[in-house]
Amino acid sequence: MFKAEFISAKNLLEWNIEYNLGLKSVSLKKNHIVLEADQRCDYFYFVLKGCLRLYYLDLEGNQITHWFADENSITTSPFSFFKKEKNILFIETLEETELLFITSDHFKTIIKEVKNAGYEIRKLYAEFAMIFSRRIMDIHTKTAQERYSELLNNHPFLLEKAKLSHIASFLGITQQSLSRIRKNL
Amino acid sequence: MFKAEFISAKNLLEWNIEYNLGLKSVSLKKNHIVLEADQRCDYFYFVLKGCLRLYYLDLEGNQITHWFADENSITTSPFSFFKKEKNILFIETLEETELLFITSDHFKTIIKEVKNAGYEIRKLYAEFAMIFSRRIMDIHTKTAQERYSELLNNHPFLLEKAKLSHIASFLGITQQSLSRIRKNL
DNA sequence: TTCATTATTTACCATAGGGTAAATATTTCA
DNA sequence: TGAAATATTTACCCTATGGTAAATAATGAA
Repeated sequence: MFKAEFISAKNLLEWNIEYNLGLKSVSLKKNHIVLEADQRCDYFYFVLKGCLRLYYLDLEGNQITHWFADENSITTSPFSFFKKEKNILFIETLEETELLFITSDHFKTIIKEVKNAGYEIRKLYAEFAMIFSRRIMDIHTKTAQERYSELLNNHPFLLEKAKLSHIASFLGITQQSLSRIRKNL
Repeated sequence: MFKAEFISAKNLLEWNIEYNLGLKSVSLKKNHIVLEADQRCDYFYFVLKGCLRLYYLDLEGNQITHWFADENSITTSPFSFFKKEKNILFIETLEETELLFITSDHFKTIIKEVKNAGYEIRKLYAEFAMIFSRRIMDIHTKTAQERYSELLNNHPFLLEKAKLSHIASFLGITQQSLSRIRKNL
């Protein structure tokens, strides 16, 4: 669910050398805030190691998890990266995490230099659309309990990294409801 | 909400002539099924006029509206168009509708011939991802009543075209709940 | 126009999940 | 290790929405 198919880390790192992209690999401690709301997001983040959580605040100030990005997946704050819109997403590390910071200039270089990269990147975006699309279908056809079970099956590691409240808000329920659901399983 | 920014119909029609794309414009009656589940979806559909509804069936056989595509918007069944996955989306016209059928070959030609088309198409896909992304946020932070009101504000025409049951399942509630919500407004 | 079909509303009770608050359990760190 | 901070569970009652079924309204075809 969290891994959109894309150019692998291996490829990215090779290209980085071959085309002199200057991609920076950065190591971050657990609970580091990579991006704050209201900052501009100039990067796609490629997770070489570790795990990111993307969240925003609702009107009452509660953190709502929007997305997890685990090893070998790529993510960004689309509203800020693609549009002039104000960024509302926070991005934080859930554990020690190693990231590549990819700018639009990097993308431009990749697209110019690497055969089929344009196609690969289109596929990546289409993949994102499908993942979110599928998630809406799941919300509309499955109970919170089913969604939680599937999440655990597909990402058993997640429980060790994310707090229950992170997962609950990702599923669209309160922490208390998730706790109740867990008791039933 | 339903219109992802893209190459306009005007541009598409010009390119159609200039690059001999052979895009077919087709006129369809109201309630025409453009695509059925289990068929392969080989097209992006560009709506020149009219309105499409995309829906799928849940386990009990209820139709769940996934998307509306109105004038000058473009849509497809992504799971079938991009992936080998079995298509689950039905597409039907909600009124007399005029469509362009765009194949991947058309896209290839457009990308090869038209400067920046690759970029435009990436932007289109990114836009889809953001629209769905935003919809998940709305589901997680707004009541059904708020979502209905906003839908009406942004698409006042929709009530005249779609049945209440279409709109209810799009919002993720039953027709009866929507009826109750309407009484409260 | 009239009848048949389809769409919408209403009513009733059932249930999943929310809100508040307090009780435990777990983690962190001095 | 032990105290403080944080995370999780539990309990209580409440509300939004679901499910079934019936009543009403609107549409469409003969």
